[in-house]
Amino acid sequence: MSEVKNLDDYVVNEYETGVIVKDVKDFDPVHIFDCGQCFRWIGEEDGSYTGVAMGKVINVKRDGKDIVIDNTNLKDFKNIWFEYFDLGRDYSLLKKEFVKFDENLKNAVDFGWGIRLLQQDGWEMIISFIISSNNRIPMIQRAINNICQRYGKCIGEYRGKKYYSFPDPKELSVATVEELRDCKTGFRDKYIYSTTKDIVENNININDFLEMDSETCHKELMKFKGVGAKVADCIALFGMRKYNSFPVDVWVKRVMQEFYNAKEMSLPKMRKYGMDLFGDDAGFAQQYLFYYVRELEIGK
DNA sequence: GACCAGGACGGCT
DNA sequence: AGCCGTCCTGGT
Repeated sequence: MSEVKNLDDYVVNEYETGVIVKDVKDFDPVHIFDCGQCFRWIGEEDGSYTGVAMGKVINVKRDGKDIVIDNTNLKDFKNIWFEYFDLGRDYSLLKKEFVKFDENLKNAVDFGWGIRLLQQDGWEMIISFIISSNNRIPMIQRAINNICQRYGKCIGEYRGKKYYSFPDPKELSVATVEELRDCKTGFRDKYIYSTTKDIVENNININDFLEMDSETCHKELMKFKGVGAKVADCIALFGMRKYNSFPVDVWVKRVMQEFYNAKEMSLPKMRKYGMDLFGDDAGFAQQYLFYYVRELEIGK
């Protein structure tokens, strides 16, 4: 069994409006879209999820062992969605290691067995996670929606609803602080304004962050207004492929206190402790643990 | 109306 | 370097 999966390892059948990917392991839309890594995926009545990513609107559901992606085609699956859904990674192997690691991680993996880390757009993660600071998920989703409707492009209709792309830095740079406040971003309005301006005026290339090592990336991200240690870790993990990142939010703090003997530890120490404990795969461990304790409200 | 949830910042030591 | 008051919004 190989460690990395290739495009040809999957059987993909195209139908009129989408594709069916046969026999996909370790993939559950509920776990993926509800584990805190993304904000633009909405659950539909039929249990499927519709969302906007990479400037396209698609609908995703699990049908037994298969994954059905609607409103797309084989070409986009190969060029975009294979990577976006991290289908090149063997999560079974990863999970096997975690199950052996300890009882906590085993329970977390058993619970969130279908989690995958989406390979999302770095710029979108920067703005999204600035908005996430000291904020709750429904509010974050609403603010991002407002921003997309006002500054993004209409990319079409799906099931009778219009969808908008996430604005690029240039598109968002026309927004004033007051307009951003109107989008319900709260006190983060000035951070979004400043960071967008910073990126546009200094010609910062977001792709450069992908090339950096993890520590440099984290340090550079923290130079943006509104980006502290936790937000930088989320951007690095979800948007910059820095898989040893260990974002410590209130829930992860509770896990570390409850399960990992870190009762009196400060947040910076906890971050380093998590990275040392879980090593190169700290980001994956963080996701399983986060989803597990948040859903079960452990340590609250 | 008081209180709570949720991180970054800036001023203080 | 570390601690703490403040920031906005919506829900209880």
